[in-house]
Amino acid sequence: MSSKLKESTIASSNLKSRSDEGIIVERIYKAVMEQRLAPKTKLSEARRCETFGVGRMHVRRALLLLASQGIIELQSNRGAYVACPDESEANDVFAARMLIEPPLVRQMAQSPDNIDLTLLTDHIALEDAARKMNERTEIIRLSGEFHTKLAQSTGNKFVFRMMRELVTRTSLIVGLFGSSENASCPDDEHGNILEAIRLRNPKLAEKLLISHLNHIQSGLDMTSRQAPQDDLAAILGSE
Amino acid sequence: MSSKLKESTIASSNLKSRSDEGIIVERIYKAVMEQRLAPKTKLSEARRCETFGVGRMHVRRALLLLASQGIIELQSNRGAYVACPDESEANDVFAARMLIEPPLVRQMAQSPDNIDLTLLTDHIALEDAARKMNERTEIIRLSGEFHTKLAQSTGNKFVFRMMRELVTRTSLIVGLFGSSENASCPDDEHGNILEAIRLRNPKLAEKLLISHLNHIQSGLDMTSRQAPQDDLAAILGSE
DNA sequence: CACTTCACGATTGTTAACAATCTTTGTCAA
DNA sequence: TTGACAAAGATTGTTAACAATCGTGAAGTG
Repeated sequence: MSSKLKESTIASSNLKSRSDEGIIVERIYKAVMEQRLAPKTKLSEARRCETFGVGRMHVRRALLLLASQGIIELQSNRGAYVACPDESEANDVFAARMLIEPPLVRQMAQSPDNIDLTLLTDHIALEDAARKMNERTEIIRLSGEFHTKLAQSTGNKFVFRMMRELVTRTSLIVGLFGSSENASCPDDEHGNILEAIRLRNPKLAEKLLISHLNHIQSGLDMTSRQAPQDDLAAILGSE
Repeated sequence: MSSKLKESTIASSNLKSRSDEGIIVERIYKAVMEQRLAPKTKLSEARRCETFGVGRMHVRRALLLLASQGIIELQSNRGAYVACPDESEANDVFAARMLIEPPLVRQMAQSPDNIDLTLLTDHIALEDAARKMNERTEIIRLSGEFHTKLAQSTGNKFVFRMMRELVTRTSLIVGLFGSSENASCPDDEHGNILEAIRLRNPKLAEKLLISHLNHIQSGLDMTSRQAPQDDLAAILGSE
């Protein structure tokens, strides 16, 4: 199998691929993934029109799409705010991931020939590089993206989409409840999981992944949540 | 646990609950679930404005939401069409369901106290009633909804949403490739699965569900696809 | 008769002005 | 000083007119 799923923007999955709103969605999505946009941050329409240089209609449609993905929340007559998961939602996210990811990697390890191992190998390389260069936002984003790419490498569009929503939500949660520099997945756990898959060891792959998820979750402190941040247009400017 | 997730429209998950577009999305979604709207059917904007008595803006936003859920497909400058999964997509859908549902019911059977068994019991009753009355569309919709409610009964919003997307897609697929009156899940397999959960028998529940999914999939004929149907506004009128 | 071209009608995409709502600020009185 | 109230400003929601694109069918040519 090992299909591609290359152009994997949230919007493009089913829409005309490079529409204006697609670009906006992608940029905001990325900003959330890199934790440059904190939960509760307000995203005003006018500001986005300037930032992206498009009409208000495109901005509104993009915000609607982001809301349907649970990345932002639309409050009637009050505007759009970056989603702010609570403890209960955090538990649900991890429960859902515990449900899906272990069977996923187990299955992957059973027949690694059907999956795109190159995609994962390359990704690990990127992660290592980012860690060496100490690029915080890159590390954070790539760290989440590994799990997304696990799903992507199977070539199954639906598994990919489910995984992506969960990982995005996880990123918000880690940003909210993470104890400062626990933000990224630790060290080379990703590499070990990939290795277990490559070695066709389903039990090991599953076990490594479960403890990896537990590791992330146990690094959260549900009591202390960060303060919401101001609406800086500059945040969305970079790249 | 056993939380509610009562208002579970596609749109309301994250949006103001009863907006105009929410109603439109819900109606079209339901029509697709009941296989009253065949794949490739065109959904013109003007027609929907009449049918639902709302402005074009609401219709367009609703169509965008439906497209983001993969229920319809937006073609640039050409309009919106009910999604038409191909064989490859059908395989992916069933693969995804095989990944998620078995662990789900296994887990449910391990701790049935945490799930809303009433929801499922009531649903089985509805299915039986619809079968007795021989109400085709009801049977079709309820038949799919059982699986959605399996997820819903866990109270996990994310599992619920994933499941719903997969079930909706399955409904389209069965409509396309189903051999006429195979459309509904057979007889009382649903009841048996629920019973296995109630009896705290994870292995049995999982086995029943797997064979149930296989049963559905094997009833498909990938060669013969139905012809697309005309755009009848009346279809969306009822309820 | 088959094929191309062109113009018309129909449908979708976009914009800008208007309406409704919320937020802020300033004023006044207790 | 604090609180309530009101008006102004800012932001979002809605509508309708306009622009762009596509599909269709008639006319014309080989």
